[in-house]
Amino acid sequence: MSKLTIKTLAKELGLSIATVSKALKDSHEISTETKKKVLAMAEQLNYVPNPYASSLRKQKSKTIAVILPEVADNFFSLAINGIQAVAVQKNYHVLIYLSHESFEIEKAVVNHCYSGRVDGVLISISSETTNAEHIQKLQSENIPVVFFDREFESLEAPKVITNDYESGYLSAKLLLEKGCKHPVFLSTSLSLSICSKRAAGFAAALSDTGLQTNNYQYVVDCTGTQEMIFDQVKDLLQKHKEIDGIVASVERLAMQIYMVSLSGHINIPKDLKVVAFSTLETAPILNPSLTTITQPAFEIGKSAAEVLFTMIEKKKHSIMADTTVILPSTLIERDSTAV
Amino acid sequence: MSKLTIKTLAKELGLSIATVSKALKDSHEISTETKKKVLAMAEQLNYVPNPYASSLRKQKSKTIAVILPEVADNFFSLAINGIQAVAVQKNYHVLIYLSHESFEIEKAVVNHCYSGRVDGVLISISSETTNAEHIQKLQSENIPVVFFDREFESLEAPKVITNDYESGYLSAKLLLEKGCKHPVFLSTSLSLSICSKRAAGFAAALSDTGLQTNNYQYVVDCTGTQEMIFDQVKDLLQKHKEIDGIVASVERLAMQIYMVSLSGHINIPKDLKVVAFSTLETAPILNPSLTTITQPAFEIGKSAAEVLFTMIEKKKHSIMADTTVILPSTLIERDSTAV
DNA sequence: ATGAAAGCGCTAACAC
DNA sequence: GTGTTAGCGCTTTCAT
Repeated sequence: MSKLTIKTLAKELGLSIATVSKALKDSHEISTETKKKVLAMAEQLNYVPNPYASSLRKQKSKTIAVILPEVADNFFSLAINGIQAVAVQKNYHVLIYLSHESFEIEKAVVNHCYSGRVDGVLISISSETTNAEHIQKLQSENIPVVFFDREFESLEAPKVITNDYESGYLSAKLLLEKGCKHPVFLSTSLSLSICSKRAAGFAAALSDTGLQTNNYQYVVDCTGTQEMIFDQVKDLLQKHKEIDGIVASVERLAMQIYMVSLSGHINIPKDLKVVAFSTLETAPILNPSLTTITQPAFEIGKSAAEVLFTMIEKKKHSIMADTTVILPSTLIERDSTAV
Repeated sequence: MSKLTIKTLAKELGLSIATVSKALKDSHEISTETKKKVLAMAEQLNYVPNPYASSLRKQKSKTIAVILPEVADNFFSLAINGIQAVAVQKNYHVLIYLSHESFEIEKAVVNHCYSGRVDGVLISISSETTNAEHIQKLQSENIPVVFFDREFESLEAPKVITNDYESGYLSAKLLLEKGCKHPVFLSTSLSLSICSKRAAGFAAALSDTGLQTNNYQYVVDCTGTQEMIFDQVKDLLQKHKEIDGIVASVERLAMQIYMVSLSGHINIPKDLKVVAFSTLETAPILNPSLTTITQPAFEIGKSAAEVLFTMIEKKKHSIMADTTVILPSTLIERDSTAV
């Protein structure tokens, strides 16, 4: 079966390729009659135009890139869902790239986005990313970039995020209300906007409440593989028996807190109250059910994609640069913070 | 900043575009000296070749498509991880398409894979898919296709799956051993190979054990949104108080069984023992911890991608058609089946 | 209303 | 070892 191009189609129909091309795009300069014939034949032979020939000619790819740290994470997979929903509607294709929290990989991946491979980029930065030159370069090549969730604060670009500071504040407030005397914020990388803002909110609540916070380390960083996180959490809780409340800044950390509690006979919520930033579906059926600050993950993805497409369509990227969409998270109290 | 093509590069270097092109691919017919100069300049200007021009010319896209029902599911996101791992290594790009369990969407998506958009397709079919003409057409256009997890049984194509029948058998066996007198298999769509095979294994275990199975419906189909599944499960358990054990054929179902048990004061494992086909990370910290049959999701994705790439590289698709890789699942006993 | 032809950026024969 | 050129499949001006 020789490949089916517009040329074969044209020959089959006894028309020129130009006419066929125009007919396929429903151009007004083609007679209704001809259009009908062309469409019918295209349908019959299941003609699908070569996307790359078209991309090359039109200098647009009908493709966007989504760069994220990880896909095996509820938040990110829900966000992908939201992104896909709008991409499909816009007739766009979605390339997925994973940075695995590595700055080097992220840079390499961003490099794939040049030269017309994609018309725009959605990115949630890695926890190692502390400068944004690679992303700026993308912008300077006129490739629109939108951050979602994990933004790079000092870079001018549209951002779709959640109310991290307020949520951090709320999480501490809740622990204090429930009687915690020594709550701790478990960060995953303070260079990450989401972590530093959540931590800042957390800190503000402590000081607002007049909690003694000198010589008391209430923000602890925790990174690495699941096993490494487990060890760090275990260590922390063993060395600091005074800790009676903990906020997990990301989902992965919550899991390990529970694992440590299981292994170390630490009772949640009696000995330790737990709040987690998380979109875990299983939060209500955990042992005990987990109090979460749930981000609107699908909506964040969807909204970020929408902003990206308006940039792609308007071709006026600068005009959107100060767009910041904030979609609030929801605190859902469950048993892990019960008194 | 005007766009950077091989032409500009060549002019900048005072060389022909052919020489530059060859130098970039490290062709042996170019002097080391020239190569060095070209590479240096390319590096300096951050030249990235236009992928679509290259694709058009070489008739290969360096891109694969992954078509799956859903991304917000542990199994699939882990599988994507595995796929990505090998794609990156092969310098390939990954397009993700979601069928949302819809046959119509799946067909539409498959249609995007023609005309050179991708060099190969990895697919896990939707629960509605009961014929594979769309996929056969792909094969007849010489686009290699590999199934992972959810295969289409009667289609000749490489498949990477888990030992569904044996696992189904094991799950029933376990429930019976734990004293269940009336275990039930909760399917999500018997047209899905994974469900029908798991159900068949389940049934075989019942009959091997000599359990009375006439006028006893031990396989129940359960589909729709989370809410619909919840209602169906609730209904089932209310109408059939005799059910004392249940196997969830997919992760989504397990969640709802737990939700029903919570809402209806059904005690797991006392009143009802539960086994789930699932890669849920949170299985050990559920209330009660969940006995799972855990599929090697990452490895399935990885292996499927590997098979696909050997097909892409060998260009001998037919030779692989009878490849079936079976990666066994692991039964992990936890409290949801405790006596 | 239809067609001829140029050219998007690249690769690969084929000269030289 | 380097350069010239045709052409991948498509879109789009410009003729007719």
